[in-house]
Amino acid sequence: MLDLNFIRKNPEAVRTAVREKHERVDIDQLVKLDADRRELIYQSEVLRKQLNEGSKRISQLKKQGQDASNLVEEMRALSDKIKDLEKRLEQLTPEIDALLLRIPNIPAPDVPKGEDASANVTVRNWGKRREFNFQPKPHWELGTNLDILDLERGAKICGSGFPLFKGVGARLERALFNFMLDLHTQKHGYKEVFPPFLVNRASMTGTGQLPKMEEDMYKVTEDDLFLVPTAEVPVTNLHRDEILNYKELPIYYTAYTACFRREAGAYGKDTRGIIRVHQFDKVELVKFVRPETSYEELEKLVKDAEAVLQLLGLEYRVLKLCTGDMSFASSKTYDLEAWAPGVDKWLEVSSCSNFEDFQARRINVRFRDESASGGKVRYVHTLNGSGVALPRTLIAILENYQQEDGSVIIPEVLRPYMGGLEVVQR
RNA sequence: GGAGGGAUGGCCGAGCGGUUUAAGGCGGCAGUCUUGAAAACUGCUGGAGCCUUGCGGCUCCCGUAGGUUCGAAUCCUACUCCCUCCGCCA
Repeated sequence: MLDLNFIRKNPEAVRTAVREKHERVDIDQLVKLDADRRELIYQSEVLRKQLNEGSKRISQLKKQGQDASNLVEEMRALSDKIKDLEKRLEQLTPEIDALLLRIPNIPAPDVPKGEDASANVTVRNWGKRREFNFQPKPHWELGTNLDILDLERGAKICGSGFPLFKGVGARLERALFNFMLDLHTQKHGYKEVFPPFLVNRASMTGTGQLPKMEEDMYKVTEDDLFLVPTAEVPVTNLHRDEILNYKELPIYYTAYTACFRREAGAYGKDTRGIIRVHQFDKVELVKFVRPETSYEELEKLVKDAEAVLQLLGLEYRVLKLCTGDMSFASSKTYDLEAWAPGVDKWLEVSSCSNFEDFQARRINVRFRDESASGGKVRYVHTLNGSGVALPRTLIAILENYQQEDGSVIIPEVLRPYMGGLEVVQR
């Protein structure tokens, strides 16, 4: 959510951001409603002051044993008038809030302009492309042949897009997120949390998934709860409505959760294998930081995510997303894409964003600044990034480490988590 | 699921119709003292909004939403969450 004061003063910048991010919000209408609202507030405050003064006088008169009935009558009329004004305010405020919640964050100045993914900019590449002296197989073939991935039975149990990992495959999945959590907690200074996998509407709205993306969320209608699409939601909401001490900042959290996405707008896309699924595992990184440091913290966050891919020995590239490809709440985003030779594609395995104070304003997370006497209260900046998303990382491992006979070598860093196993074979 | 208790500022905690302009403590900030720090002492210190060049002024906020009243943290109703006990249960 943007600052209404900022919108009032910079409507053109807001209109630009709305257009660049392919959103549609009537800014003129918002500015008009806001002006109406402030006029109503002013009127009701003037009257309320009179009411307060009148009430005080009644109190004094009664203490002196004098008759106050005329004044009581007068105040009753005034009170009714105020209630009328406030009723109109009550109608106006939700309208303004609804518009505010639909305005996207403004892209940072150095974000490239562009309509879609084709305008993203490659920032750097890492790793060397493996040369195959045979035709590399896609992961679904490798996984099925090794009996570590069973898509048919996953679909039987639940539906397509719900993968079933078996045997070494299940253990590999577990090894991966344990490895990532250990790395981030032990080497990068993150505190591990294990949050609920269901969240309420306020949490979903706080991080910006609602109201825009409701069709993409799995929902438990009876309790108005949602399955988490990412650990970002429960973890960022951890400090909702809190004022943090500046000494606590920056706060780094990492969390494993399963993630659930309906992928409502993506039917027919990436239907084979487990590139795009409805349930997947992910280790997430979340930061609460001082505003001055947030872009520096974003660079560090990206490095922390990259470390995972480097240790796994996976070739990847880092993209800076253009205005049209960024998410609603983000002001700057880097994507990490791992190379998958079997499907012959770059796969997005991480998305790291600085939200500045956009989420902090929605979830009302502030900190007391030490500079001013008594401490001025300011919004924190929030960031998050995948560190990293599993099924696609698993794809990259299977496809990059495959051998001609269909077996797959296990990256060295994972072996301690695999009981020392070096090769997956039939 | 049943019975009871509770929710007040960054935290703890008093207040239960009208000097509440929300006591007091802790924490935070500044200062005195000190080689420095600690301790001690002194002062300042809730949040949101509106008006004002500034000084400052005003309004709202005591879990949430309604209601009663000239006036509500305080009384009434509903809801949410937390705690204790009972039942059920992985």
